[in-house]
Formats: sequence, C-alpha cells, structure tokens
Amino acid sequence: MSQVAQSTREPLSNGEAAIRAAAGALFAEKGFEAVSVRMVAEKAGVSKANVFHHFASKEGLYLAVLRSAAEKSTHLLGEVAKASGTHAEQLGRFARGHLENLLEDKHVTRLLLREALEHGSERGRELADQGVGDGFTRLVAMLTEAQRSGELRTDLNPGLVAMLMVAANVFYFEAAPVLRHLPDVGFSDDPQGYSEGVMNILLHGILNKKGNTNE
Amino acid sequence: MSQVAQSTREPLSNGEAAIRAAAGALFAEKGFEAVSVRMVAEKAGVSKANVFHHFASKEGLYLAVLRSAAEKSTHLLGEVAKASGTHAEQLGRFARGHLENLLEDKHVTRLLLREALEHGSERGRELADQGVGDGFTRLVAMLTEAQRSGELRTDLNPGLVAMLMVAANVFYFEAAPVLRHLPDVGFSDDPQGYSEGVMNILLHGILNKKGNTNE
DNA sequence: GTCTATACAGGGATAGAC
DNA sequence: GTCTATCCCTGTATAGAC
Repeated sequence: MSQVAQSTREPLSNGEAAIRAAAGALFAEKGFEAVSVRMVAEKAGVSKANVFHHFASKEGLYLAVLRSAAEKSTHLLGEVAKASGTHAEQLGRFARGHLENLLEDKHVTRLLLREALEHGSERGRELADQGVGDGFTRLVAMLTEAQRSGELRTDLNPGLVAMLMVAANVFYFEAAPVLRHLPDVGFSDDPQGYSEGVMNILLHGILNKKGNTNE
Repeated sequence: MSQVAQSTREPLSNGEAAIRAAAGALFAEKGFEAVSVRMVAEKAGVSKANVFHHFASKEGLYLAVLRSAAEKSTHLLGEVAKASGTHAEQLGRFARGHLENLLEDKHVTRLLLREALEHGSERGRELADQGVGDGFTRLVAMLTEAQRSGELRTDLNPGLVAMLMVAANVFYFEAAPVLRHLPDVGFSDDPQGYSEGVMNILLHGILNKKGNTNE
C-alpha cells in the first residue's frame, strides 16, 4: 500500500518501519485488543494520525506485523536442515536450532502462539498456520527419510514424532518461566541441555533396559 | 464477596452464577481485553449494572473466573493418579487422563494457557502457575518413584520427563486444530490414540533396535 | 437484586494545515 | 509525511428508582 525497502539506509526511524517494530513488540506483549494505536504511535515516536497514514487500520497494521513475523520464522527454519551426519544427529540439530529460533525472537514466537490460541477471530489464522505448517512438513519429511533408511522404527507415525519434538520446544518456551520456580527443574535456564535431554529420551526411551527390578 | 453455593438448586440462572459462566466462556474465547461487560451481561441475560453489583470490577470478575478455573483443574487432576499396575501403566493412565481433562474443559484450559502466555500483566499469574505446578509436582513424584523401583532409567532428570509428557498433551490441545489440515497427521481427532503413541515413544524411544541399516 | 439513565475516559479513525 | 484538532462510538463504572 506504500512503497517499502526502497532506500535501505536508516531502516529504523523512517516512520513505517518504526511503527511496524513498535507494533510488533506491543502486540506480542499484550495482544491485539490490549494495544491502542496511541501506544504504538508513542512507542514509535510519531503521531497517532501518522499510523493511520501508513496503515489503513489497526487491523491492517496487525496483519502486516504478523506477515513479516511468519516470513522471518519460516526463513530461519529453512537454514537449519542442511547438514550432514546420521539422521539422529540431524534431528538433534533441527530440534536445537528450532528451540534457538523460538527463543531468539520471543516477539515473533509469542505472536504466533497467541494467534494459534484464538479460534474465534480469523484475523491472521492462515498466516500462523502456514508458518508452523511449513516447518512441520519439513520435519516430517526428515523423519520419513530416517525411517526409510532403517535408522528409525517404522511402526511409528512420523507425524506424531514430529509433533512431540515441536511440542517439547514450544512448551519449553511457554512454561520454562513458570516452572523455574518449582523444584526438580534444573534445566529452565539451559535450552541446549534441555534439547539434549529431550533427544536422549526420544531416541532411547525412558525404560530401564537392564532388567533389574530393584535398585 | 457475596455468599455462594448456599442453595445448590438452580445453579444456572441465579445471577451471579450465570454471570460467572458467561464470563468464563467469553474470556476463554476472546481474552480479557476483547470482552466487554456488556457482552457478558447480554450472554448472562442480565443488565450491565447488575454485573457490577455482583463483582466490584471487570478485573474482579476475571479473577473470580480464573480462580474457579484453577480449582476445577487441580481437582480433576487429583483423581487420576490413584490406581494400581506397573509404573509404566500408571504413567500412561496419567497422561491419558490429563489429556482428557484438558479437552473436557476447553474453556478452562484455554484460559489458563492464555494467562500463562502473558508475562506483562500480573493479573492472575500465580493462580495459573499454581494450577499447573500442582499437577507437575505430582507427576514428578510418580516418576521418581518409578526410578527408585528400577523400572525407569535413573540417568534422566524426572522433571524433564514430566515436562515432555505435559508438553505433548498441551501441544495437542493447542495445535491439533491447526495440524488437522496437514498431511501425515492421522491422530488429530483421536486423543486416546495420540496418548498411546506418545507413551509408546517415551517408553521405548524411536530408534530402530533391530540393527538393520536398510529396509 | 435488578433495572434505566448517565457520567466520563479512551478507543479508532478522518479532515485539513503545514 | 507529519502534525493538531476533532468526530463519534464504545468502554467501564456509578446513581438512584423499583
């Protein structure tokens, strides 16, 4: 609706970009309804009217933010998969990278999660869906390949395994701040250790194979 | 702030209860800010002013809703654990019951998840924390016991295992509606099958133990 | 306990000068 | 492109009759 990325210098305080950035932070932190255009304008250092000059409506602004968020997310994920090693190693890398990405851009992650939680409003549902869907499909493909090579059990639904891997990461993002206060949780500040532990469990299971039934 | 549960008959349309119920549904669906007192009043079949008669403010109403939500949730979880069988069976029951509970009261679940996602507003954070914290602690205890008996590997952090189990369920709740549209996901309408599959993976791992490297 | 009527603050959005 | 000033609506909350 207005030309962007024409002169690449001064990306931050050139109005539109500043507004988008401010809005992104606020929407991620508080949610759509809790954010007023006035707040966005203040944070961006422009006037309220100026926001409406660049974006047709508050909703349009939100969609723009969501769009760039989704793009960023999928792009980051694309970089992860290309590497060598056993499939198990590759999966581990994927998991670690995925978690890193989630944590690196908390804004984006929060925004996407929040959007996924809203069933009522159709605001940007497809965008969020597509964001996670892409990464998910890639992961499933990787798992299927690992099954075909004989490295993984073939009696498991690869979609289910993928889901478990993603679930572990997403839940870490959501719950680590909460669980930090509990005992028995030593990993809430160590995403890498967490990722390792998770992959260990997923690969080998939690059952004790040594056959001893007591100590 | 006003006496409740005094006469147990007519629980629904006695004003306060109706308001609480309506508010619970709306808050869960749309979030705090997106819900207006007028909407609540309409859905409850009372006047706007009447809502303020029963609850001091919109925030007070929200807290009341959240409180009863948390209570309900923890109570449900308490029922699950008491049963016999191997520890593995018990864990499986726990996981299945937990997921059932999440799905049974989608209102409550959504509400708690949403609250957990807000780091900014301190509205009812402790309540939500305590809700999940309780179930989590119970689960960790169960796992530790299983380790002591020799049934589970002792080189794993039980908190991490617990987290993975909860993560699987929570993520199912969050993502099943989204992932339904994807290929390779056959379980999005079958929570019980999902739960079984997850426990299978957690117990035995995903690696192929048969040693064959191709087909 | 329930209503109607109202106060008043803040929301999104537009007009028009610069 | 950016501002000030303004419009109109809806938000929360209160007053006071029934």
